[in-house]
Amino acid sequence: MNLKELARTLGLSPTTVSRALNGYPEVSSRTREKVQAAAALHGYVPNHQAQRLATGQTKAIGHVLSLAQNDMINPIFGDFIAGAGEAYAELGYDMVVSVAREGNEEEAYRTLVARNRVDGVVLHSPTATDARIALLAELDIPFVVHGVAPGVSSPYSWLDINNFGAFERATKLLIDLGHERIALLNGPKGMSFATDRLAGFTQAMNKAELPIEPGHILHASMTEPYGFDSTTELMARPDAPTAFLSSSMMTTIGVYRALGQLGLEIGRDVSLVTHDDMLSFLPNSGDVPQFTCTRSSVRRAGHRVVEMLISQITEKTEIPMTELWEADLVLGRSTGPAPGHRP
Amino acid sequence: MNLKELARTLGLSPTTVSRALNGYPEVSSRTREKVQAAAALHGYVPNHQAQRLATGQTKAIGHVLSLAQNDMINPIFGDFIAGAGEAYAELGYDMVVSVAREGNEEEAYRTLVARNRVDGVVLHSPTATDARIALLAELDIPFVVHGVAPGVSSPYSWLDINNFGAFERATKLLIDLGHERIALLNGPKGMSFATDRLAGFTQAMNKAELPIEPGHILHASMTEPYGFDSTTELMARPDAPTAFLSSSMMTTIGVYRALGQLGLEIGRDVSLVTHDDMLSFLPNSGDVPQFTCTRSSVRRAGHRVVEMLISQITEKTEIPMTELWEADLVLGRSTGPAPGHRP
DNA sequence: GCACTCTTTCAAAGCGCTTTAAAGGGATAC
DNA sequence: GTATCCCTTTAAAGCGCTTTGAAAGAGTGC
Repeated sequence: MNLKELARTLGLSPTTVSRALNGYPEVSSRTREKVQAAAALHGYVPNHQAQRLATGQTKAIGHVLSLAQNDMINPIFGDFIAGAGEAYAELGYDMVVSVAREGNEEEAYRTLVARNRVDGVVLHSPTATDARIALLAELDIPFVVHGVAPGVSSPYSWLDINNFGAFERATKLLIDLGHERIALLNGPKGMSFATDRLAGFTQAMNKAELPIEPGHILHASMTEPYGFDSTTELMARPDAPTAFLSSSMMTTIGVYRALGQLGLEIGRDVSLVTHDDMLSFLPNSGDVPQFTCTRSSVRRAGHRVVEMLISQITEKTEIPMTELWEADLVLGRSTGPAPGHRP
Repeated sequence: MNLKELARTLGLSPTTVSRALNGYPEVSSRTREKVQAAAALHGYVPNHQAQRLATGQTKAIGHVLSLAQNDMINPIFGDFIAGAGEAYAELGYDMVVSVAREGNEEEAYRTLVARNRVDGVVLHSPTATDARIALLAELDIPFVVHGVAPGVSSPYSWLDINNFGAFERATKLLIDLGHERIALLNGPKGMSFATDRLAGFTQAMNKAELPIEPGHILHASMTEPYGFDSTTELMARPDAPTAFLSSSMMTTIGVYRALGQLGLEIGRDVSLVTHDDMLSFLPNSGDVPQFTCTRSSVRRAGHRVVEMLISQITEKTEIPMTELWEADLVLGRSTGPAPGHRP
């Protein structure tokens, strides 16, 4: 059943039927009701392609999942997408996901835009000077970045958590507990969130006039073995840290595993603060969570990023929107006074 | 630049230009080359919507990500999508992802199909008698299921790993090592993979004439705390198991954590075999992996499922395709003879 | 009853492409 | 020179919807 047939059935013109269904005002409410009833009765659903061609809007948003860093797929992707998907469902948009190999990303964005497949784009995991931002600006397509790229001077829309503040506070918490040798298991070098976290950490250490041991600062993709291996290694050093800051729950589990293997009790022998993206398959909840953490829901972020992007598209505003979310600092069972420290 | 303009520029008709670009034979090679050169020069890219409307094909495949089981997002989603995305990129298709809340799934599929949004659908995580299979058959749209639904009698296309065989072999391995009390930390009840794994486990136990302790068989979403909590609980029982079978790396990490906390050495005091989907952020690799496992790449599965689906669409074949992959059984460092057992 | 305004409906054009049916143009054969 | 055939190109009709501009109908005031 298409529009023409439905119109004929009703003895109306396609124009009127189209308007009735799309909520245009220049149609009487009696007619509108009749049309809606008939559409429901015959199970009429407008053809998506035709609508898109006629309106010139795709009602779709693109996400490019890039397999850049050694083929690792970011585990937050699933939860981010879930949040985004909810927003899409609410707002009547489609989500088009493409996968690009490293180096192919520009190509992926270009064709997405040139072929008119999407009305906007969500950008993930920016680096400090991410070239994709300039590209999207040049392509003149609305986009929102999940994360901020401090090295990009032109304005653009983004949503991020306050990585600097979160890690500064987390570090300060550990310092207040008497820890002086703190290891930072950071995300991959270049990622702007990792840069910010390191800066927050550094600031807190500097303020407390504590030296930073370069060997205590590591960068890598946030896998479980990364946490395990680097903890094992760090704890074998003569200047082993008494506390750890971990950039993700995934890595944290590895830290936990390593400390367990070494027979160390977490929260007593060694303290640990992790960032918790609230991934559904890695819960760290309860009144007193297992791990003390800086916490922010990546799923909520996905939802919000999409809302921002779509409001930009529908309102055709050129003014960039930015949101900086504070992460909660939640005390769990993985932090305690430094060994030998008298509070 | 659109087709008409390009045609005018070249002094040709839109028909010829269209044919030249789409590789139709009834165009001279001289003309074709000229057209291709001009298209490249002017950066002409056909409008996606128009192409789709004219051909009636969407060149898009739908994935419905369902948030059914207590809002948990399956961590394999990211890797599956990555594999699928590679195939889409190779074959020139788009991937449309929609998120459906529990109960809304039927609706999600119906509109996806009715609006002519996609040419086919990939179905994830079927239950034994999954109703979505009948729905998609009724909607008469090509689909491939990732996983098999043993309770559905009508034929359909699927790709699955041999969950039964994998867990039978894994159980047998443990039995051969002298283990008699084996716990199975299975996936959620109802999921067909979980049913198959239980059946494989049961068969191996029965063949060895070993009793199955009902309390040793657990079902839940495969989170890390699930592994941790159930292991802690099981190990406190008087009939504590000497070996564990775990359905996912995520849960396995929790088991590992619990055993570490109890001061038990894995591979000596307690053995553990896990299923390993080869998720990129949960590697279990190396010559001798950390964990003995049944292994199959979910990413490769994603790639293959898409190939199957698209070949079905393009070849218009009604004959269902099915593939049952054997999982590798890889010996790692988490298995050893049962305590007190003399081989 | 007429002129005028509003409201409601419609015919037709257009979105940018594909594809069918037909025409044009050489080349070959007689 | 004309007829025949094949190769190449084209005009025009869709695909199913939206939207513009115009017409028809329904009220109002005089």
